[in-house]
Amino acid sequence: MAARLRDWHRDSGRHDLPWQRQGPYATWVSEIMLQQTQVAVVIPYYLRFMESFPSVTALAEAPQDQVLAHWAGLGYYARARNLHQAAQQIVSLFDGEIPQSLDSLMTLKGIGRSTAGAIRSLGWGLRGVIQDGNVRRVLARLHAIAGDLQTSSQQHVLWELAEYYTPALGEHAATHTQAMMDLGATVCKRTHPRCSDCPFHADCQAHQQGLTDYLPTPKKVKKRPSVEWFVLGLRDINNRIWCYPQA
DNA sequence: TAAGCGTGGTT
DNA sequence: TAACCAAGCTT
Repeated sequence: MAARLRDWHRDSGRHDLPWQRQGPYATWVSEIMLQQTQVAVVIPYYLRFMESFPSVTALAEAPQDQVLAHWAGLGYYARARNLHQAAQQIVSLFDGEIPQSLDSLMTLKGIGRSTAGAIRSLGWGLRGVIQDGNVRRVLARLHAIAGDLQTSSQQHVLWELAEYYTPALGEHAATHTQAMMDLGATVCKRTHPRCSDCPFHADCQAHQQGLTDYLPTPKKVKKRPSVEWFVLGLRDINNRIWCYPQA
């Protein structure tokens, strides 16, 4: 599976985003900005930020209001405060070098399991596992998993699947991580997925069962006065059946 | 465990 | 056009 994904990525992946192949600092800054924020929105903010704060040290030494000024309009401003604090953590506790271990990365403000995995793989070229919206959607469809993907039981399974599909070789780390996100962003899209272009369409449970339009299931079902409920027999990881409203 | 965080894009 | 969502994390 991983080898097929790499072949797809070589020909059809995104290779020209400004934070790619620029080292762990660029990966870190971009990953924080990209949390719950779309790529096209981030790009101009990212370019201005890196121009003003080109290194961990430069960021750590900058006054906080200057850092926040670069974030104005991006939203989730705690990300900027945490990013600034984490840069100071790196200077004081890690000799100014972004750490490589998952545990060390996760001690830094604003870095959780997924961002730590992204920094390991995309930034350092080490094996790292991520779990963003793209990966969740790809895995939920591949294994036909219905229900709220954020609950702990579903998260547990999704992380195990993400671990399973991630190759052991660090040599392929960055490519695999980028490829999973690119597949979700450009092929396995929430609406109108391009299944015929997907390297996994023959293995995908959702595609095989004609469920791509119903997976992943929406967080909340839109409230409408009268809904004809149509049971599709979608099941979550606990084998609970989920229904979907038909218009 | 669930709520809160922000703005902008898409359906 | 209101709902839903976007490279999640913290408390």
